[in-house]
Amino acid sequence: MLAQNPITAQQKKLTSILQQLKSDGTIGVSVDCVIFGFDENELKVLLIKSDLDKFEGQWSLLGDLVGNHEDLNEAAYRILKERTGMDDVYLEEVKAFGEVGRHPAARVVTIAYCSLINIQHHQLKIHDNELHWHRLNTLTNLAFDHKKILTICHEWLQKRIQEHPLGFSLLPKKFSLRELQNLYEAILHVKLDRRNFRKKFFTMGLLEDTKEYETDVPHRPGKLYRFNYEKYKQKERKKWFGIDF
Amino acid sequence: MLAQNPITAQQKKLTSILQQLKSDGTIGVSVDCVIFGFDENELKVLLIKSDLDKFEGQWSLLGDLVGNHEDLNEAAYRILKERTGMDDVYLEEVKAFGEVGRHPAARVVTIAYCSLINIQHHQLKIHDNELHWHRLNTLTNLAFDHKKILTICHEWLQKRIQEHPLGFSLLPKKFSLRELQNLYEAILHVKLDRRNFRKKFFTMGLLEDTKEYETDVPHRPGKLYRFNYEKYKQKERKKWFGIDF
DNA sequence: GCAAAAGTGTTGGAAATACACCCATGT
DNA sequence: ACATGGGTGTATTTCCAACACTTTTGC
Repeated sequence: MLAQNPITAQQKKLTSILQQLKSDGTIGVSVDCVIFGFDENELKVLLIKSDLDKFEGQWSLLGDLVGNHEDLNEAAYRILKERTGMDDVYLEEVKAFGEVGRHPAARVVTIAYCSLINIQHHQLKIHDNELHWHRLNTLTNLAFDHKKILTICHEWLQKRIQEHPLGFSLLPKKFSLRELQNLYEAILHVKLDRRNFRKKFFTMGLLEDTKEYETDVPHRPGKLYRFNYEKYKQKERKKWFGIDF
Repeated sequence: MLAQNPITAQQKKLTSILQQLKSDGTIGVSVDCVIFGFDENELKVLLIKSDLDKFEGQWSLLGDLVGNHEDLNEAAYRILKERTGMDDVYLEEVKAFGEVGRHPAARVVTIAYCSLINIQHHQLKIHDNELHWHRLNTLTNLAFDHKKILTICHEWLQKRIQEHPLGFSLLPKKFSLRELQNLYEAILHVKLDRRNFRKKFFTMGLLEDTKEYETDVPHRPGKLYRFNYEKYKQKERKKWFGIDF
């Protein structure tokens, strides 16, 4: 047998803290990360085997209790770092979930975070733990209320990605327009017109031509682009007003 | 002297709970309500005199710790009910605030809610407490991080009101188009073209003509309309896709 | 030379904007 | 009669949606 896995040790500690909470009658605060990745033209989510008996065999989001001297954001970053080894990821708070019965062991309010990472860059760390990338469609029921959290984070992402340049976090630094379009189609679950899609991004003027091309593709290689964050930040925000519901 | 105010009693209890939390080293969970009203063509926010010595003389949002057997939403509704007497208000979660130092007495994570109420309907209850409606512009610094929470809720509202029919919660059931436009102008802080504004709302087809007119106005009275929630709910949602950032 | 995807423009319709005059009411 | 805001229509522009053929590369 291997030496005890650090994650397992951590889970034992967690259980004892939850018991403590329960007997105190106080409320625990946790953070759960919905970690999205994009691979094989599909949106994937990173899940871990649940360690609670009650949810044996089910998958759950990556989460942990928030430390006493730790901001919520810090806690979310810590979880990502511990589990994936990454610390330069996109991460944003989505919503709090606090129903009374949502955690079987104690009263726990959780803050859900959405994070986007590039799968290619992080194959390594993941093999260690009981972590796997799952397709969104073929998900059975998850532990806790994690299915609900996942659904809401996905909907949040669908809206968010149309108004902010998050998507690039899921792609390599240099990407083709085809990859970008596949990404949007996968997340929004729609088919988009190729010419209009290109026109849209070109007229935004935020894609930078790298002068490089795809390699190892069995067809004409596409140009590779890079997203220009600097230009985006300096871009004048207008478009105030568009009532519609 | 009057008999002790129930709110004051509650605050004392609160203080003792916070001390308990601090000595435990556990995290408290609270809810804060940003209650918006619309009066004299201005957006107002309902604040209470802070009861902490540290923030003496400053105003704060209406909030309370979440009970152990109480959902977050329930807690928010309870606070509104206790302070304003209302229970049919619009209420929606906006964001969690959990910085380590945000509460001087203990570690408290708060979930901010945005609520919209019609000022005319609730003059009564408010006189009892140390509650006042404040203009948004002329706000000095608030207690805790409440200024930040307020700003974020206002920005959230600006966006939200353009995509969902929340605004009507701030108006009487029957309202003129002028009132509606004033509301949007106040919240968004812009001037809108009257004819285009009307056209927009008429073509949405969700305003119902009540056949009634304004009274007591020193000019030609405007028609009164009612928002048709039924029709809104049945309305086909489309407009999927509009990338722009 | 063939398969597969890259790349590229135009057109018609819908929606947003800008804009000015007459009308109904209270004083 | 006059002051105040209510009510309405049109012309222009801008944005979005639909749509097909040629080019480049690997095999």
